[in-house]
Amino acid sequence: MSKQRTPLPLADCHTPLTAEPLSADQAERLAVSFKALGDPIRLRLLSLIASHQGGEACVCDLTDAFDVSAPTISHHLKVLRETGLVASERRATWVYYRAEPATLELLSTVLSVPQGAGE
Amino acid sequence: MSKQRTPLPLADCHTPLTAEPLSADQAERLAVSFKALGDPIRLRLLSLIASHQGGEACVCDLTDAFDVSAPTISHHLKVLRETGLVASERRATWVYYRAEPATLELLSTVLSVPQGAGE
DNA sequence: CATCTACTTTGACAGATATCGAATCAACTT
DNA sequence: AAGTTGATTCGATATCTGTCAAAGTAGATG
Repeated sequence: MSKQRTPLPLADCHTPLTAEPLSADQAERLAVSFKALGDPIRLRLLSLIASHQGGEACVCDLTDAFDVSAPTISHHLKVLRETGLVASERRATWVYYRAEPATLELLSTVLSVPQGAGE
Repeated sequence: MSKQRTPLPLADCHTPLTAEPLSADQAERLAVSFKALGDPIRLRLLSLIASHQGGEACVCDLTDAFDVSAPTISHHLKVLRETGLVASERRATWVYYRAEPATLELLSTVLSVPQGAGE
């Protein structure tokens, strides 16, 4: 069976939240993504993965960078995976993670402020 | 006394998190901001405030838009205020909130993906 | 001053979340 | 097949967070 969870449909959230009020439904789905970013370890994990050479990082590289246990890292990676911020692939013994630029860009757009907003 | 809490120093977080690994300290402070965005009601509040005519909204306008009590709205507004996402000002009987574009832009930049990243 | 409206703070509580140790799974190596 | 290393899942627990009712504050107005 595939490992790919439905990473929640954010497809209809392309408008900056400053432009028009979010629907309750959009807010619900966006909040899941921002909540995933709302943990220091997950932010660092995402940053480490995204900035890693080759665009991907092995879990073994990530675990050593933190003072928490391996299960905790695994838990945080799962949260990032389920929100579509990263994707994982097993190659032989190791599991590699890479960032999903589309999701990051989408969230970045939602927070962006069009010039002349709020006038 | 002033109502202005120190809205946490994010000044040194101008680089996309895909560009280089976040420091533990940067991640800690950014996480507070993203956590503030990680609630559907707060996202909608922020969106309502930012997109409101004149760039500001009275609390009375906001409270009616949700199914939760006034204290709960007040709590969420406080979280947004303390992270520097909004600012408030009392004029006569009413308290007006407006979005802080600089904070939004900063967070947007952190999530943005420079072209050619991860190669 | 008393009172009304707008908003915030306090205190309490139920549900969510981060964390760990132990157990499990997956792939490689003798 | 047995053992080793890498990674995830499970179960338990301490802490955090969202929520409300009740009480408190701020300003306007009678």
